[in-house]
Formats: sequence, C-alpha cells, structure tokens
Amino acid sequence: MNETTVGGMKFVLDLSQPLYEQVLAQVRSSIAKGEIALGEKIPSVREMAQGLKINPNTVMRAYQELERDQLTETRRGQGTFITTDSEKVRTIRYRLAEEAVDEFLAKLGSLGFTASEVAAILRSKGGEAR
Amino acid sequence: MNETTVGGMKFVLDLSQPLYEQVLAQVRSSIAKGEIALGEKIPSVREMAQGLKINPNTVMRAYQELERDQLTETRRGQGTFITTDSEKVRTIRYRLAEEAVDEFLAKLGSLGFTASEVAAILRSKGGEAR
DNA sequence: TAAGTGTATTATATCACTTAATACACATAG
DNA sequence: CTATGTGTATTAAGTGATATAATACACTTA
Repeated sequence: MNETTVGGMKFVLDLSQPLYEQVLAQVRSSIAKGEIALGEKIPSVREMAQGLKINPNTVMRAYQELERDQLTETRRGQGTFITTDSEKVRTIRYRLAEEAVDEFLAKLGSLGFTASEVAAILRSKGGEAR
Repeated sequence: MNETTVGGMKFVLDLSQPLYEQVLAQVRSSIAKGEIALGEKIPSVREMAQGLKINPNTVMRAYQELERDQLTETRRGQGTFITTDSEKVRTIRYRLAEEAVDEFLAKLGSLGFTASEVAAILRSKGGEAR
C-alpha cells in the first residue's frame, strides 16, 4: 500500500479515480471521524502537493470543494482551516451517508433484491463497519 | 427522462457515466430481474446501436463484458443469447450484490458510522428497495 | 522586506471514451 | 449460390476530463 502521511492525515492514492477526488474524500473522512480537530489548520496547498507528490493545482481543486461544502474556511495569506461549526460537519456527514444509502439501495434494487434480502445480506457482513 | 425501449428492455442513457457501462448495467439488470427469459435472444449489436443512437462499437463493448461474465452466449452469424444456466445468473447477481455491499460499508465506514448506525439509517429508508 | 499563504492563468500532455468507416467470418433464408 | 443479417476486428479521428508545469498576483505575518 502506497501510504503517505501529511499533516497528521493518512493518504493512499491510486489511479483508479481522479486524484483530486481521493484527496477530497480522505480529508473529508478525517474531518468526519474527528481525527482532525475543529478549527485546526490543514497543510498548505504547496505542502500537501509536495507531501503527496502531486501538482498544487490538483490539491487546490480538492481544497476548493471542501470549502464549497463549508467544511473548511480559507484565509488568504494564512491557510486553510477546518470549520469550527460542528453542525456543518454533522450535516455534511449525514448528507454523504444518505447519498451512499440511496445509491446502494438503487443498485441492489436494479439487481432485483428486496428490502428484506438487503437486510439479510447486511446482517451477514455487518461486523465490518466500525 | 430520455427513455428508450429496445428489444423489450428499457434504457435511460446520460453522460454521467460511460455509455458502455450503462448499457451493460441495464441489460444485466433485465437479466437479474428475470425480465428477459433465459435462452432468449437480445437485439443485435447494430439493432441496439440504432435503437439507442450510439455507436455499434460501444454496444459491442457492453456485449463482450456480458459474455465474459457468462451471462450471455454469442453465436457467430446468429446473435447474442441470454444464458440458459440459471445458476450463472444467481452467481453473478450475488457477486454484484456483495461488491455493492462492501463498497457501501467502506464508504460509510470512512465517514465514521458504526454498523448499528448504518442499520438504523437503512431501517428508516428500507422501504425503497422492492 | 522576505517568506509563506490562497488563487488565477496559460499551455501542454495523457488517457478513456466515443464515433466513423471498413472489412472479414459465419449462419440462414431465398 | 446469393443476399442479408449476425458477431468481430482494425484503423483513424475527435472530445473531454484529468494532471502537470510554469508563472504571476494578492494577501498576511514575522
């Protein structure tokens, strides 16, 4: 596993997905899990780019999407900071969860599984989400 | 909704995903749900391409993946037919379901949801998968 | 003033996807 | 045998998203 740590956050990047989406998802995950404190500064665009060995523009793209979701606030000349509003984090977290659920149910629905079948499958694997 | 019907199967294509994947998924869905009978012939590559207004090569790509999964058998000069082996269909159906479950649990796990939380969310929306 | 922030711009390269145009091998109806 | 309809292969071209590179500018702080 090609694992890198930048600013206290772990990153695993591959080529199966756009890099900016992976960076976005993994920073967001750190925020959602509370692995990074509210109000805390995250690495600068250039730092992150160097640490991950990718282009600053690619990091920028991820950072801008974080700000669009109001998970971060950027202060010109200072850096990018996690929001101090815990309600924002909660909201985004549940929004993303709901999207995942909808997509999941749609996919299983298209395969002809009923709700109770889905529940049964999940019960047999449910131990995996901590 | 840009809906088209070809060979008794409904198709909705958009630009959010590769066309060949959408065709693949929607034919597969028809098979999994039993909307199309085992052994039945599906539209020829050219027919399907014309009906969906896409390139024959794109349809080919979808059809070849169906055959690789052994959901179809192709007979040169005759056409493409749904497998007569119901066990094959069952197998693929569960494989796809399992993949979807794993992906889903991984995603919610990365958002810091526990198994019981996932179960709770699903219970509140479970009515949607038939 | 210098160094470190976010941000914008322009250019280039690469890759997946899609289309287009042909051509070939095979099966079947006439 | 011929015509038509199958799957299949090949080559070429175009498009769009992604990523990199190089540079510049506005702002903050030590």
